Amino acid sequence: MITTLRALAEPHRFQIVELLRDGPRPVGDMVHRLRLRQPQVSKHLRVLSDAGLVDVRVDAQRRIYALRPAPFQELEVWLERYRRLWE
Amino acid sequence: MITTLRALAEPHRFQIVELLRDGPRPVGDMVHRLRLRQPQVSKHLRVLSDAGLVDVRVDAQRRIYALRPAPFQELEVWLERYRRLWE
DNA sequence: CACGAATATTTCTTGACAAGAATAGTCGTG
DNA sequence: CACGACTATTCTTGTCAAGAAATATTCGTG
Repeated sequence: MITTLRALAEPHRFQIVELLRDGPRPVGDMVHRLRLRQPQVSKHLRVLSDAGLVDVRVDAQRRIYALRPAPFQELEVWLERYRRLWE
Repeated sequence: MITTLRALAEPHRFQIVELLRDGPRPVGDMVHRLRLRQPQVSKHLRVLSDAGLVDVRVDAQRRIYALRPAPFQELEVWLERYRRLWE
């Protein structure tokens, strides 16, 4: 849980995750959409990958990144216990 | 959203939030439950307060902290957009 | 009104981490 | 098989945040 939160708490990584919500994307696509430099995007993707938030699929020279559902499900399960705060 | 995530991503603060899920508590209670030093707990509570995650109620020399529902609701709204990942 | 309990704030040090720049690895194509 | 496109890694540097220790603040009570 902490791992997931830490990974999401960085603004650029958050943006990457938001992008990937619309479907898998290659690195270069995110680079020019987010106007970041390629190495930073790769590094952030590494963090996201280590945290289990994304998966990679190799397609020739390109790497296609995609969100993994599991951590988001876990987040939701965790959040459910806080529902009683407003219900 | 980032503010909320950043606040939650620190392990001790996460523990504090988990404690407060069961209801409001004074600082001293958390200090000895979490086996932390009082100043750190106060500082973490400050961060949580600045992030809008908790509210304080003054009771004589004691300060009673409680979770605010809003940020958790926002988290849930945000998370809902990711449901399609596994449905 | 001095004292003690409860909590907050300040200062300092240290470690983690993100950005930048340079470089290295990988793969398809001519 | 050399080249270019695409991506990853390394190294360095600056910044920020967490912990420790000391101190300040607030409030009820004798």
